[in-house]
Amino acid sequence: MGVDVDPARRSIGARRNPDSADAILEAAEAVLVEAGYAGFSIEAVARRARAGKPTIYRWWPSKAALLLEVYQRQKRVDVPDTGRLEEDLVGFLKNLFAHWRETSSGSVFRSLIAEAQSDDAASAALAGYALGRRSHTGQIIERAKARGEIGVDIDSALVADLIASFAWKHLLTNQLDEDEATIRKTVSYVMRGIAAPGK
Amino acid sequence: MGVDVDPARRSIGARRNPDSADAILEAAEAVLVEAGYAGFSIEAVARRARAGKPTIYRWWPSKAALLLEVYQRQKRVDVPDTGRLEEDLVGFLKNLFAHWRETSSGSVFRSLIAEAQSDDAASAALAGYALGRRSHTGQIIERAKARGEIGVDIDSALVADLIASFAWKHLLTNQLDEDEATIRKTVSYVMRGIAAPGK
DNA sequence: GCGATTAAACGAAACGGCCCGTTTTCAAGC
DNA sequence: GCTTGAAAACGGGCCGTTTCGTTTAATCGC
Repeated sequence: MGVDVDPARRSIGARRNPDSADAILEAAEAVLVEAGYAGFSIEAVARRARAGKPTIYRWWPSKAALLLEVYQRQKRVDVPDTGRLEEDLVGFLKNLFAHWRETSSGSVFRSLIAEAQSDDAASAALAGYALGRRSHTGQIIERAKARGEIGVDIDSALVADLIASFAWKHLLTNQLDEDEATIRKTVSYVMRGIAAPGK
Repeated sequence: MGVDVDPARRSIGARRNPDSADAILEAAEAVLVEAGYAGFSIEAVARRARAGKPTIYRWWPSKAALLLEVYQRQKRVDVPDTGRLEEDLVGFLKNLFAHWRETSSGSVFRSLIAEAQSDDAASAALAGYALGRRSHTGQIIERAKARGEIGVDIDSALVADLIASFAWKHLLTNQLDEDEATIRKTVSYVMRGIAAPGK
């Protein structure tokens, strides 16, 4: 008569069926792409995964938790390493926009931002990923520092935040089809801020 | 005994009761602030406004339409005009963050961004408001051009887009409490891109 | 002018439907 | 036998719509 997992064991001895979990996560991703965040319901995911709702609720306590795990499964975008900061940044943004456009990552990330507006867990996760040197852009800038291309006094977090902001806004306003020239000009502006002597 | 409006005449002879419309718009704003976008339902707005749902549906065909009108009723943020570009930009961002923090505008704008992810009308509106010289930041930059502070070849739209992106991301990640130093440093970076000679 | 007429918007209530999150039941497998 | 999970049913909320009387306010005849 096993109905539910003992809540106390949920995080200890319980292990979920990998096949089933995979099917659910894949279904969640598919629903997100096809119906968008507005159509992302546990019911829809369960239907698509041919799973029962209790199965989903057993392993993911909230919509945000499921969304977060879908996000973490996403393939990462390629981070170029050309040896030149500007090329790395332009290349990264090009890759990122293409990645968001051509895979499900764009839908997933947009939904995560949306969910973060009302769910604390998603909000915290989003804040964590955006933190300075842990971000892809932050790493690119740190590398440039390491090889002496820019001064070590540059505030990587600030520059990374600016570039991430640019990417976010273009994702949220459906402007991922920016041509390379726009990306390049934008990066160039930010770069000049790095290269120019402080006022 | 007239019962309802003929749809064909809806846009001709129809008039809506200003008092009722006001009450609905105010209720919508209040619901948005108190329950957030997730709790923003037509039903909740009607309850709060002591209005019938049909009344709302009669005048606003969608949630997005209602949200847009609430947004348009918002007080505008003060745009400083000190005669110095950098001061204007820093002052504007400070005002904007405070405005978003301390009034309902932050909630309203966040909801508008969220709605734009699934509604074309909201999306188009958002894209329209963000367009270069029509934006507040665009105006500040154009003024600086007009008084010769910066070159006329500066791409106002690009710089305005960067600054708007920064503001958006900080709104969406609940980072509106940035101290003035962070804002000033960010503006300073962008400003250097303007002041420095092109590569 | 002014009261009667009539059109229109109004609040309230109820509808069928969908999805929520939860609980119960029951079949299958390690 | 014990765990797992699929299926079904639950109470509840909101959806968008329709149908009621009722109230407000322009229009028109006198």
